This record gives sequence, structure tokens and C-alpha cells, in this order.
Amino acid sequence: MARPVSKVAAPRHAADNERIAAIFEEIADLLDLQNANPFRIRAYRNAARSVRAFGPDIGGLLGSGRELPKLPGIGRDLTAKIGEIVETGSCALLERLRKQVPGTLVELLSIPGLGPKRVQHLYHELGVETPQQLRAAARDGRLDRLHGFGPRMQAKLLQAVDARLQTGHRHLLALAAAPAERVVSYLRRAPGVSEVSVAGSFRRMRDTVGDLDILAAAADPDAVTRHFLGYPEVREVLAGGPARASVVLESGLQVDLRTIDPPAWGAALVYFTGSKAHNIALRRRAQERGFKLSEYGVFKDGRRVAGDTEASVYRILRLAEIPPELREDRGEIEAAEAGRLPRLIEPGDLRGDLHAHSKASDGANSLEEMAEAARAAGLEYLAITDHSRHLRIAHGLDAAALLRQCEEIDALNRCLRGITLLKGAEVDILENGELDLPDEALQQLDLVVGAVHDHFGLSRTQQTRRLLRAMEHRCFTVLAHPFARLIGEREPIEVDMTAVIKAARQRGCALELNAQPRRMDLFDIHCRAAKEQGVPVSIDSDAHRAGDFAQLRFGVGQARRGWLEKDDVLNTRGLQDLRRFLRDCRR
DNA sequence: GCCGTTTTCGGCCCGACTGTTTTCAGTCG
Repeated sequence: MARPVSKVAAPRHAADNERIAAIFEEIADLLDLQNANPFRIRAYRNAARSVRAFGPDIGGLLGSGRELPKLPGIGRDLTAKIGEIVETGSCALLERLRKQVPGTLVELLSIPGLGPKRVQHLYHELGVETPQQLRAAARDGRLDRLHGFGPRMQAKLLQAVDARLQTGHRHLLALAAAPAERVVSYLRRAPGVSEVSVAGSFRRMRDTVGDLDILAAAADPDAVTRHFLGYPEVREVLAGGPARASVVLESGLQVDLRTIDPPAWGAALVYFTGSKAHNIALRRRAQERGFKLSEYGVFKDGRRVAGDTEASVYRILRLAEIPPELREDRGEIEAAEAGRLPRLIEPGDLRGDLHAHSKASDGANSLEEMAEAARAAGLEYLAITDHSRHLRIAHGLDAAALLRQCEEIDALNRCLRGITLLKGAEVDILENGELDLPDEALQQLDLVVGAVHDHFGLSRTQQTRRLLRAMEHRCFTVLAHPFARLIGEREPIEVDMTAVIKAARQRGCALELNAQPRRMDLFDIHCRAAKEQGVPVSIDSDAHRAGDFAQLRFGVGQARRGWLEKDDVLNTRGLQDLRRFLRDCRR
């Protein structure tokens, strides 16, 4: 998948991993458009992935004079290029390629149906460089002259361009969940179907999904496909082969269905769950052992030797079964081989929630209603953390209002059964790193959740200094939504998360994994970095209404992607244990 | 461009679908 063109204007040592990866992706795309050696192109894409998966900040690492450790797929040449990017903010190869190939062609590459060959054709024959120009060329008939652009292809492209120009193309995980469950339960009623599962990035619990991949097992795939095409929520049928069909639902969500023979169920589920990188690594491993792995099974000398279950596929490759959330080729195969896979946290391990709002600020429910909902969701404790005064739009509380709420909570705790409310606040971290409430107020609380809600555009240095200063406060407990991002709406703030994690370890405080569907903040790789540093992560709902505790399961999904185990997560502790942590944090 | 029961070069994952090409290239996942 082509990624957006990165705007590179970096001061020395400011290249973060994402920016390095974006440069490698762009180089790969531009090489693709020049018919370069496909393996060289792949090397750049692999390198981009490797850099993204690497936890510590490479710019910071090199900036402090240390060496880059050996990363998979990055050899001498690419190591030098990383150094160059960190040093200069860009890369001579990229600049040269940009002079040879218009950068906008990269955007065309991301349109479904257009690959490097067709994009080159469009550009060289018609001078088409942008989606808008493509649309114009299709409408005034110029595309008709082009080899390989028949009427159906043109219609498909027009539609794809319109979709691209209108909206983005990924959906929040949590918003895809309900439609996914409905279509799965519909498919279970298809004639002769024995298994149905969502696969793809949804099953791997990525924070967004491009489309829903659904896998079914049945001896007669045609019957299942026909049933699928009759699903009432279908707005449009994109493709309908015997083994594969694609539709767009009324909600705009694309659903791809694959139906396979039951004996291939496990191999197909591995294959369609991905990720692509994981599949490639598995296939290479299979090949090394004299097997051939495909969605139809594991084969030796043309004979199927495994594939009815996922476990059978991994077993024959001498691997422990790898949970879907880990399948990103970020070391899980090596861990599975060595028997060192983590025992990932389960939703049922959560015993509390350290970040929730009430009517007192911008929540919708009373303290009592929130307590009751948390108890019903299986939690034993809930921290009420209404906003502090600085966040006026959310009716933030001042010290006096906060103290009144503390008394209310004390009174309520005397009559609540099966749930304990903790006294907290989501306190704004001001631009200079001070907390938004006076110490006397903060000292009355069980915990303080610090959060950035403004000045998102500070430089990396300023932003990092801001967070570190806030965390130094003796009342500081949890850094809420550390990157302050809103998926698809607001980019993550620029911050040296490696330094933040290190500071959290020294300070003995925690980082939040905010489970709001739009936030999903901390990222998976930083969860893993926190774990490696022994910094506890708190998976919080940030609930603003009673129903929001259901979001926690998506936070757990993200935590699992970050290799977190039960003991790595602060709010899996019982209340006594948690109180001990809160006390120690304040010392 | 990387990698290697490596040592200097050959291999690098696999299959389905689409559209239009009459035998397959391009794209996708």
C-alpha cells in the first residue's frame, strides 16, 4: 500500500522512525514507477517496515552518538541512508528520483486498480499526473486510446477516484466491529457453511481497518457467495468470483469474502489474517524446510501435510501457535520458535479503569451511574478523572469543585457494593509543563492523570521537555493519551517517546493506552518499549458515558499487539496492589 | 538492496481475479 508523501523539512537529528520509513516507502514507489529491479524495491519496503517496527527513536539514538543495532532487511547501504536522513532530513537518492518522476504519481499508485505499469502508461501517453487529471481524461474519452483501459477498467477507475477524492479509506476498528459481527452471523446461516471468521487487520486488531476480510469454509463456495451477495446491507457488488467476492455495505465499509474447502481452513485463515509480512516470513520458513505454504495448506511433494487448523500450520513449521495480534513479522516467529511467545493479556484480566468522566465535566452520566456501569462491565474499581479548569470547553473543574467531588465520592463509596470509586482528575499539562491545578488540590486525590489538550504544534524538543516536566510532579500518576492523536483527524504530537518512557521508569509512573476508538494511544510499538523498560501501561476507557466501558476490549487488542502480558498492565492489579503503586508513585 | 550450515553470487512468497491480451499482464492481498 502506498503511503502519503511525507513533507520532509527536518532539522538535524529530528528524523523519527516514521519519517525515515516514509522516505523509504516513497523511494520504493518512485523506483516502482521506473521499472527498477523489483527486489531492490522490495528491499526499500522491507526496510520501511523494519524501521516502523523498531521501538526506540532512531534519530535520538544516532543523535546521542550511539550505533544503530542490526535491523532485519537493513544492510550497509540502507544503514548509511538512515544516517543521511537523520543528518540532513532527506536523502540524495530520493531527491534525484523526485526530479525524474513527478511526485504526484505516487498518489495515483494508491488508487485501487492502478499499479506502476498503468500509472506509467497514463503519464507517458496522456501526461496524467493526478487523480483529478485521471478523472478528466476518463470523462473526455482520452483513456479510450490507451492500451489496457477498456470501458470496465475506466468505470472502475472513475469510481475509485471519486471515492478517493471524497473520503479517506480506512475505518476505525471499533466502528467496523458491529457490522463485522452482523455479517458473520448472517454468513453462518449460509447453506453448507462450516466455519466463518473475520480475518485481516480486524482480526489482528489494528486500530483501523481498510476493509473487512471474511473467511468461510464450505464444500460448495458458490452457494455461500450467492448467499453473501443477498445480504441486505449490500449497497454494491464490486466482484463476484466463485472463491472471492467483494461488496460495499450501506455504511461504506467494503467486505471481501473468501470461501474455501474445509480441509484448508487453517491455512486459509493464516493466509487471510496476514499480515502480509508475516505470511512472507512463514512461507520462507516453509520453503527452507522443503514445504510449500499457500492458502490451501502446507504441501510436501504435492501432498497436503497440514492446514486444517492454524495450529497444524504452525506446528509443522516447528512454531508455537502465534496469536493474530502478533503476526506482523516483528520477531514473533523467532519467539515462537524459541518458545518465548508472551502470554498476552486478555480482556477479562482488567480489574479496573483509571480514566473516566462524569457529568461534572464533559461526561454524560452521574458518578453513581458510571460506578454501576463499571461494575456491570466486570470492574472492581473506577477512577473518576474529570477535566481540570484549563479545559473550558469540557467544563473543567477548579480546585473547589474537585474537592466537593472528592467528598461526594467518599460518601458514595460508603454505600456502593462490588465497586470502588477512586478520586482522580484528568489534569491539563500546560504549555510549560506545569499541571493545571494547585498542589493542595492534587494531594487530595488518589491519582492524577496528566494530559495534553493544546499546543499540539510544539517542536519535538519543547514537547518532550513539557511532558518530562509534568511527569516530575510528585502527584503525577499516569500520562494520558501520550501522543494526543485523533485517528484521521489530528496527527500525533512530536515527542521523543523513548525519553518519556525512560523518564516514566525513573519516576515510577505509568503510561496510558487510551482505548477510545479515535485515540488508541499509546501505539503498539511503544507499549512494547514500555514493557521492555518495566513501565506499567494502564488500559483506560476514557469513558464519557456509561456504555463506553465496552471500548476497553479494543484497548486490550492494541496492548496485545504491543506484546503486553497481564503483569505489564497496571489495572490488572487488585485494588490493594494498585493502592500500593499509587502510594509508591507519590514518594 | 539484503542475505548467506556465506565468502562472492544467485535467489528473493504464492495464487486469484480482472479485463481484454486470444494466452496473459497487471494488480491485489
